Amino acid sequence: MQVAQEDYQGRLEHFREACAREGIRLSHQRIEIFKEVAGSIEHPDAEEIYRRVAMRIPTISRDTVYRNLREFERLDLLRTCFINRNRMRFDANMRPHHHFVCDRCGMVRDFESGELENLPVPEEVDGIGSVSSASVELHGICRRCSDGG
Amino acid sequence: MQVAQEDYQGRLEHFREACAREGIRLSHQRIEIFKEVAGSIEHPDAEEIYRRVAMRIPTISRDTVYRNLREFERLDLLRTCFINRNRMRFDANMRPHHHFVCDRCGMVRDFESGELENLPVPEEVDGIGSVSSASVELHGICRRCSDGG
DNA sequence: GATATAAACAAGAATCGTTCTTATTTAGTT
DNA sequence: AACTAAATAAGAACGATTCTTGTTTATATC
Repeated sequence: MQVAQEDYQGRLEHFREACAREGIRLSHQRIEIFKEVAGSIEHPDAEEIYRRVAMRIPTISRDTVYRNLREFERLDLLRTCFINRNRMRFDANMRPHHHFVCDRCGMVRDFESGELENLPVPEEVDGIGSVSSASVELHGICRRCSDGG
Repeated sequence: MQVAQEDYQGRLEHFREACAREGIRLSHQRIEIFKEVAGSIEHPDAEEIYRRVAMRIPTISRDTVYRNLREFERLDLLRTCFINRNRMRFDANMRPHHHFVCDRCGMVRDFESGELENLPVPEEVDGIGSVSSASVELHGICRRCSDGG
């Protein structure tokens, strides 16, 4: 657990509220899974969460972990990163560029921007590592989706 | 094919140079696969590339498509987008933030930045769609990896 | 142009992350 | 304490990707 205590407590409280509001039961498994994500700054994957929870609940199944993580995302209690739209995509545009991703249909488009070329990297990042490249990912709804309904 | 003719031709030339330099054979399949990626602005996935190439080479196998796409990436002829580190990752930090990704060990860290809060979105993007959120992904080498060797 | 051979290929099996199915257990209510 | 819909465990199923095997082919050499 490396998340600041106050943030961690806030997340747990938020979690309990959301479950109460939606009539979702506070099962032992569900609580432990949420605590594991809420207490980590490491963006763990499902397998890692499974392993950590299994130390406390040895009979837990992977499906329970996956099912709850999906549910937490639906409740806006966490986000999945790296829009793992489960398929790799390929781009032969090797000029520096950024991406627009349509949240409805998954369409991706490149765009270039001089202004976004040299992003101001905060000092905080120096403590994390040395940066070699930066890219911006815009999310929204593409023309076709918003026109078509 | 929606890529500007000059870009397309440049990519093909670059491809031939790279293959010659590395002693990689110009098989019919390899050429058609590269043309398919080089001519598209749609960041197609492997299945889409497979389907399009199969219209011209009906006996082509998926493996050939995957193998060549990997090879093209190694040769810096294309990039795979969405760092599909093949596992989903979860993050309970719901405040607006950005990500640092270590290219060596895959570590991910959040960081916040007032300066990056309102990124200047180029007008060009208006033609693509309406933006609802923006995030920055920094790539580099994390402290631990650069310290440890 | 024919021959040799390492590279590339097709086909399908294997793998791995994730989701689904089914029978069992349990949280929260009565 | 009993009830019931929700949640679970176990493992089968699925889908994207990679690996294995035996066959074909691009290129070098004659």
